[in-house]
Amino acid sequence: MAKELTTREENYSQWYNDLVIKADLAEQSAVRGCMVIKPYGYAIWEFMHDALDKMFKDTGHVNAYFPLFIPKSFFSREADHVEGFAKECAVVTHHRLMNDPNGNGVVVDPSAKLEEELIVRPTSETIIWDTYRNWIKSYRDLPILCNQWANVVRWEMRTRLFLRTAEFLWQEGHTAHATKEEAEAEAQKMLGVYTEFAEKWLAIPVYQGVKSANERFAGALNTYCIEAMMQDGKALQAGTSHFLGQNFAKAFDVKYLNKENKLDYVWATSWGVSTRLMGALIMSHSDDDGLVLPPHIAPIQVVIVPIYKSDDQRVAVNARCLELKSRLEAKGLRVKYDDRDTQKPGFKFHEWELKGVPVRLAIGPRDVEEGTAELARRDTMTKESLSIENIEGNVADLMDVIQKNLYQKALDYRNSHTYDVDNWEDFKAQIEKGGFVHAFWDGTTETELKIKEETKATLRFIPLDVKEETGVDVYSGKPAKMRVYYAKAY
RNA sequence: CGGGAUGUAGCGCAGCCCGGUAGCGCGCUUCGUUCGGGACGAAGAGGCCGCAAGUUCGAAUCUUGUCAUCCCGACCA
Repeated sequence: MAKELTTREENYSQWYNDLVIKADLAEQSAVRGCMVIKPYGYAIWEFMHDALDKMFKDTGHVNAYFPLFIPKSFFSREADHVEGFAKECAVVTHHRLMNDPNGNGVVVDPSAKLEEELIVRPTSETIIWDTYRNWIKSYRDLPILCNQWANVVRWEMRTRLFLRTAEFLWQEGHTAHATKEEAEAEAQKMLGVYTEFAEKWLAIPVYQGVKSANERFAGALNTYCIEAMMQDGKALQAGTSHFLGQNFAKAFDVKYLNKENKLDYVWATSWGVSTRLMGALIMSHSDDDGLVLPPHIAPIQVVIVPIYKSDDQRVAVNARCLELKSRLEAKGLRVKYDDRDTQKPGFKFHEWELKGVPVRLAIGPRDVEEGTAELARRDTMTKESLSIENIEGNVADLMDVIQKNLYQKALDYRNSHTYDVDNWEDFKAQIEKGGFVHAFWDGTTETELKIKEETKATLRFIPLDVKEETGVDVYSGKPAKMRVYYAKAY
């Protein structure tokens, strides 16, 4: 039988699509630009959700929920914000259908036109700040540290499973603070949370940075980001945290009385990560045999495949498999016992490899006799026979080994695809080959845009811990004070 | 929204140039043999060829329109 996947060399886009669909994570929906997240894919998202939710709560945040529909007028309050989102909004104009008088099915009832159109949220800053106005009167009401788990809609021209769908799932944190310093600290703290999550849970190494003015979130004074490198040499923005200053407080008139009994505008942040992280996860670790999942986030960490010919063998192998399953589960491992009688072992091996299960145990009559099991690692694709004595302890330890190995592999890849470049020729050549290019920037939007125009590369970020250096801009030749990171991006 | 391509069985495709009423591989069903890396044989089920109009005795095939999808741009988490 032919290989399931297109190879990465043939066409990375197609490979990625194949991977998402064949590994049973998601599929294209009948609705333009949307996707159906299938149970296996959703299980991964649930692990992400739960881990992040706990981290948010540990940092003092609470969950709330705000409406899906936002009155159109809310968008005109913050000029930059509407500028940033106007082109990609879904708009509700009517509230009723009727039978077509000409008998052509159902049509929109023209008499049910809304007085004011409703926008399906592309993000919730506006409706949340309209609500916060009523919640905040005094410095005693601050800070407000709310998060929302929700779906949002952005009517993108071109979509791609997980990375850019018309509708996507995310969390958006929206906080309100009495001081600028506190808000700035909050935005940076949440960037730290995202960094830890990406690196510890998803095993994706990320750079922390600040966006240039040009790439900043619509309405923000500062946008912090984490950026990852995919296996095709393109960068992916994996999460953002915005310092919004007093822009939204001013737009929605959110003032509080401070300790000096003076009215002041509230300081704000917002931060979010989305199902795009699924895309990052898939593209960071997977290979031509399919998905590779880090153990911390894998819905199934160990799959047990029984091997037998006769009925006697089946009974004996089954008993051993069930025993191992419960021992592994007692160690807190997520185990799947694939006892389907309808597929052969070889088929199952390939199927679970395609789905990225970190460890497979195969148990046959020989193993039952000798007290062994065949253990196969997804990350290295190696197999070994080992004793079932304390196998649960060994497998549990192996989870950490695999988690670290995947992180290290991704880190090595990222580092070996990050280049210091000092002249324009090298810059162009390197960008063409992919990876991050670390080069001097004169600090102007003009240069940034010219570079984008000529190479398609965008200024991904200014490193959070950027050090002052003296040099000349790689493009303009003007004096520059720091190096920044450029890349082609998703 | 610009440029390119494609819509034929659940999936992947051939057939179209040169019109004659649809085929291959995988998958699916049944039976038998198999089972330590994607099994094999036999017999089956499944499609108004994206949609609409036109040309024709006759259209998957030719013409026009339309819709959808994918890829490359522009836009974006």
